[in-house]
Amino acid sequence: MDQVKQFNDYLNRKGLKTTSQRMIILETFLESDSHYSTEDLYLKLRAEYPKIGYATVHRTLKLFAECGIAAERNFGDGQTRFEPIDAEGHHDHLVCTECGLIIEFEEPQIEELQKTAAAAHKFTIESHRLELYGRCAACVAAGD
Amino acid sequence: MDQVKQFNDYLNRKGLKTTSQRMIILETFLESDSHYSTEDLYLKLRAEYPKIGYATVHRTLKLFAECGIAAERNFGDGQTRFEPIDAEGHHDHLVCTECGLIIEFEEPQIEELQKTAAAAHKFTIESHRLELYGRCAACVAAGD
DNA sequence: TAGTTTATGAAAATCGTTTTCAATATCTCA
DNA sequence: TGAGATATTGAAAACGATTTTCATAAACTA
Ligand SMILES: [Mn+2]
Ligand SMILES: [Mn+2]
Ligand SMILES: [Zn+2]
Ligand SMILES: [Zn+2]
Repeated sequence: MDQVKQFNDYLNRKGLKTTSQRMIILETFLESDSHYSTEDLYLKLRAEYPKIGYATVHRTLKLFAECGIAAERNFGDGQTRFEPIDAEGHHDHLVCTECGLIIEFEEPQIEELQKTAAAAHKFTIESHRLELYGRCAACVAAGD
Repeated sequence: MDQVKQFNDYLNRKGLKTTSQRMIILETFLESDSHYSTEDLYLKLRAEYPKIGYATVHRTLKLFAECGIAAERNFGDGQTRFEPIDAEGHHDHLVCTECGLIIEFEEPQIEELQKTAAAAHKFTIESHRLELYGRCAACVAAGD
């Protein structure tokens, strides 16, 4: 489903209101494919819309996550990041600890084995996180 | 290697000192197998050693992680947790989002596939985290 | 042991995040 | 439409986990 529609449906369902700030934040969020912290997106927005406050950006990102159009990520640097969830579906991450580069990957076999492992403990999976930390090719090539 | 020895070696190597607090904290940390936050361990220690300060507990847990006898974990509840690294080697976690139960598991096939995925992106893995979130058997049985 | 260095504990500072609150915008329906 | 009801906003304050500061205490060195 269209992400804008999904967000608006959610607002209606919850009795929340459509505001210009929410629409601007949504548009800016969707038109990029990076992993934004609240701070990141706030700074990007501020250039064009200096009136939008930090708290509004943060609250809106949480709304995106609640309604399922954004995924909340945490790569261990103490900042929560958000990324749009698109039609391409689930992916996991390679995180370069040197330059911060984030590479996305999919590995269906790992997903299957996770189900097996959970089943062995009679555990019902709702979500998972898998991140591989290390050094990207560029950082390795650049030496120590 | 013995964990106490490993810690003492680290202290020596770095020119740090062996203190009674460090030894008490180490002993208490090792004799349990749970996933401690600083707060958890501080409270447990306080019962027997009320003079030990929170900051010392926290600094000491960081030292354990630095010297390789503890692993730092984060299960998404905003608290960093520490667990002893024992001879049994690496494991990942199932985390019950309802009761907080943590189940440990090992899945060598997943570890292998991680290497494959990283190699496909010429990425050098240094560490990884894999957590499966959901509901444990007891919580599922207890119903919604 | 005296001298040097590091550790400690309490309190303050930090940092990302969340909440508060008075002012403003949106929505409802007469 | 437009008044009243309800939700939202932005700035600032509060929050909570973690980290730092600093004066005193302890450990190590020679
Ligand atoms: Mn991603
Ligand atoms: Mn564990
Ligand atoms: Zn890199
Ligand atoms: Zn449970």
